[in-house]
Amino acid sequence: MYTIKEVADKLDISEHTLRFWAKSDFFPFVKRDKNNIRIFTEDDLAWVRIVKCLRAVGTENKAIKRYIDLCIIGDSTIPERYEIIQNTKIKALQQMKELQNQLDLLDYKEKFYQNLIENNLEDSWNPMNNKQQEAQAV
Amino acid sequence: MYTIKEVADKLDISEHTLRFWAKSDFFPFVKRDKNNIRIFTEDDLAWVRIVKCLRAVGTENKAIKRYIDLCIIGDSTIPERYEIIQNTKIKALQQMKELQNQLDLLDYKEKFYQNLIENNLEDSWNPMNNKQQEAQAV
DNA sequence: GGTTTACTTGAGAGCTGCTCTAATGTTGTT
DNA sequence: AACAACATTAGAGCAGCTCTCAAGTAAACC
Repeated sequence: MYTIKEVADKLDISEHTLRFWAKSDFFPFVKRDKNNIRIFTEDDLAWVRIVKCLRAVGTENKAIKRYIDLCIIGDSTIPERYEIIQNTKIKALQQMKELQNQLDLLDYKEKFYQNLIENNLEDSWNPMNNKQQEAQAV
Repeated sequence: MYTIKEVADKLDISEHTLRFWAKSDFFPFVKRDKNNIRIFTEDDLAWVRIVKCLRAVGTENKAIKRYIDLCIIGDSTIPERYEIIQNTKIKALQQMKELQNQLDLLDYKEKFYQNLIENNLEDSWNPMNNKQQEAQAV
């Protein structure tokens, strides 16, 4: 049993965001205690993890709400939910690839600056240096 | 030499975003033709790629502007730029890990639904099914 | 028992980073 | 001349937080 702050700490999501998600009806099963305070169970945590996951791969909040509504409807929507998860996975894999590309560029840049520093060179690529610009193989 | 539309197509960034970035002074070296139309050179493309890269790993636009300003200042800022790239790389690697975690969860979910479908089971985890809920090992 | 401290709540303002629309302009084609 | 196809800017609109505030509860201390 967790308060919203404990969930925030445990899952590394800001309290603000959790409240925003709560207001967006992302946690329809979370109960309140007699003082109206949200009490998250372990099952609720799993639910929050899914929401975080969908969000993390760029799923729009409207689409997340749709997924949640499908869960509420029940077993008849399992095929559609399965499809959503599959498509989300595909999206995540594409993001992985894209992130790797960016990492490669950062690697290149890192070595570029390393070389400049070690050899006390100037940044001939920078257009501000009024020199012949060398094409940068990215 | 590319128009903004050609850059948009080539680098898979929307024209709108490119204009927004341009208005944010992210492309200080892009020249205009006699009709005030932006003409991107190959060097400008490399520049846009760096901006896209920084943006893709979540760098705030203010911090991107800072990096650009450092480039404009010149060689004296190379150490600071090197540091920025290094930190950005670290951030990107963390995101890689996080994305892998989300992928693992999606994998788990995919198999979970697969099993439900293949065996015609109900979704006993869903709190809407008023059953004993099985803990979900995530 | 009253006050302080530490939490919670919701409403709503503010911020970032796009995203889109509208008005205007140039160029080239029919 | 009219139209299509592109470019420009200003500025409105939107998603998704992010933060502030006022108000409420509850345990802990004087």
